[in-house]
Amino acid sequence: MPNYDLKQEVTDKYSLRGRVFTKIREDILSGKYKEGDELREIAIGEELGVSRTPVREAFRQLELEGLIQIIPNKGAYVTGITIKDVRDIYMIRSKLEGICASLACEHITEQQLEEMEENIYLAKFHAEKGHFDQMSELDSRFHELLYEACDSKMLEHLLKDFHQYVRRVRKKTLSTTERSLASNAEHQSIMEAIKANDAEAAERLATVHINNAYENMLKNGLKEAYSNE
Amino acid sequence: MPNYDLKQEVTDKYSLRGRVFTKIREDILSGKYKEGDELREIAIGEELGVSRTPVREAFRQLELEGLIQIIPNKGAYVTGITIKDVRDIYMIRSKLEGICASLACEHITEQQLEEMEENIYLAKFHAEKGHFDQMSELDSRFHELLYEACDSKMLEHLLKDFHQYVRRVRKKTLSTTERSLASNAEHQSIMEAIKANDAEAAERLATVHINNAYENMLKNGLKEAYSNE
DNA sequence: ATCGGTATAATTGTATACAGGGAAACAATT
DNA sequence: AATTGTTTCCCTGTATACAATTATACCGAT
Repeated sequence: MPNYDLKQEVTDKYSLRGRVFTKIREDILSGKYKEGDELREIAIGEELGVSRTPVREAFRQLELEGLIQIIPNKGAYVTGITIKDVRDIYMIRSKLEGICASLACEHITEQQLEEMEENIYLAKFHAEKGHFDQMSELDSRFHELLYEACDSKMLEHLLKDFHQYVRRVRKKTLSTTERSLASNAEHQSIMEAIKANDAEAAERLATVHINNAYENMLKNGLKEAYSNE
Repeated sequence: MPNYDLKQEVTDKYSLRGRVFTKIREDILSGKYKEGDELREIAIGEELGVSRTPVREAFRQLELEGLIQIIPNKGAYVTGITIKDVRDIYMIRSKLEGICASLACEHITEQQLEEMEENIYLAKFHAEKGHFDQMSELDSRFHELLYEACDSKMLEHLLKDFHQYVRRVRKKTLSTTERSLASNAEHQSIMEAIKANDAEAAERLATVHINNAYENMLKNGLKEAYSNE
């Protein structure tokens, strides 16, 4: 009795295997599968209504991402994202988003800049109203835009992954009006530096933005996001 | 955390799928498969003497690494590492190896430090003798040691991948006695900063080391490594 | 000759079959 | 009772079979 019958949506643009991968990934990142859990190909296949083949292919990818560990002839075990990993990710991100913002000065397109401005304008509205779900969405989109604007396949790929990894804790971070407004103001500074083609400032501001986000997270929600495990 | 690592790495080398993955990866990184090439599952399977299943699993991993692009129902196309990617990688590495060296100050073990010292001592000998193959090996090992010493799964994983990606061009970089000696001297400075637990210096020196390596590469071998494509 | 359409081939996507390894249960020995 | 050896079963690893999709070749109409 599959809980999720993904099979019926197979005609959509995304492949079955892609859905399986995404689903397991989310289940790990959301905490459904916890560190040390053993994932069985057949069990997960049945749960998702597919055979072992797409599950195995998804496992290989998850292994490469470091979210699970596959021991040959034995099984797949969840590694997950620990609190220490979150710290490392933010440390790495603060540097890389700096580079990214710096590169964006040269490579951002008119269209991307416009969407950024719109994003910030809209986010201010939602932040003031306390619409945290929308804020979270807009925040994600702002960073995605930044990653795309740097015009580096490598950086974009890395930063998008990291952004995914910390999704769960990130949402907690933006759950106060105060931090939402501050975060959005920081976005605006970064955007303005990019618009002014000031690479040095953009780098510095983006680095500080990530550090601030992490600081705020420490005060507010990091432990809690992991407490219910 | 259970200590599965060693066992997995060892067995993985001898597992079919692991070998297939490694082989295709090397064939892309070495330039055998060029950008835009289409990879057919059956053809590669026959070449390696295996069926499509392990090939497909390897493809999924290569896709996640960004080395190939899979268009659903159509085919797998080589993306490879371009000269621009090399630039981005060195830019990223310079920051991340800085963080890594900084963290290593706290987390390096006696044993790792000893191996580093031995590595540097031996490298000096081979550099002076112009044994560039051995130099290349020792250089790789030094950086691997550094990555392991930072005690961050995330950083180690990232840096090891990047190191792999630029293997082909890196070898060119060390092909002069002058640069080999300079590089080894930089290694020594980094090691000494770590030994002295001077995180700030370690970070700065490691960053500079990567920047120097890239500068040297620009003068000496980057274009050439790509010219025969 | 060129365009469009249909049939056919080739390739990918998924499911299943089969072989082998490892763990757990049980038996046997001490 | 503890330990070792054996059996059995389950799960993974790989190959193959089948389905779906895309590319190709051929044909007729214009």
